[in-house]
Amino acid sequence: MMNTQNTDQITVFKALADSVRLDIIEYLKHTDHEVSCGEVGKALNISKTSGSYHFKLLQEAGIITTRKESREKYVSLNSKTFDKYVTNFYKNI
Amino acid sequence: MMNTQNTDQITVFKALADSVRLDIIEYLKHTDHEVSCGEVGKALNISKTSGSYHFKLLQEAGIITTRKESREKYVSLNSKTFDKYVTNFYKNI
DNA sequence: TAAATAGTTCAAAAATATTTGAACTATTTT
DNA sequence: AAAATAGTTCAAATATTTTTGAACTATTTA
Repeated sequence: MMNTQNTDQITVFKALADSVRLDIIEYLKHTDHEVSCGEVGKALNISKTSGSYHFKLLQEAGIITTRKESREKYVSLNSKTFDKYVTNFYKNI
Repeated sequence: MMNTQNTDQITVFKALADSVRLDIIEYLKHTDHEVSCGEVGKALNISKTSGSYHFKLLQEAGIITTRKESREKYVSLNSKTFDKYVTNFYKNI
């Protein structure tokens, strides 16, 4: 019932077609430690609610993977989806 | 002044994030002959005006290349942009 | 146990994207 | 030369996406 990794093409492209989400992806790409939604939101100046919305879309597209630990939700990029849909991920994005 | 091939990442992803445009791309991919805007529009049941709008976005994203011959505008996929941004084009799209 | 923190959900508001129809240009056909 | 065809442009209407704030759950800290 849970759709952790929807890799439907249009869902992926829609998820990539927004500057806030590309910023989030960029942030996740350039970080070395495990990152929470809150950290990203603060760093990029995105409100909690808006962040929640964007992380949800990214997750539904299979672009990020999430892990809930107590209060916090940790997010990381799902390279599988990039490998499947996006060329030169580490070069372009 | 004319920007025939804008290959800006978000422009490309936005252009790919619409089902009408993905249908157009699909149509162009599966065709062997040179194709006009009108042919695509008729085949996919897109109005002239709407087609004009979508072809423009695809062109601005560098996804298609166009050639005007007398009354008609011929369009074809620009594989360079796919090579640069999209993985497994001929597999996924 | 109260207050603070992290995140979600909902509905309304705001912003963006798409479709429509009418009017237009340019070319070709009759 | 008139009518038909291919496509564009514009502004208005419609649809979709994103943002906002308030209320909420769950967990942790004081």
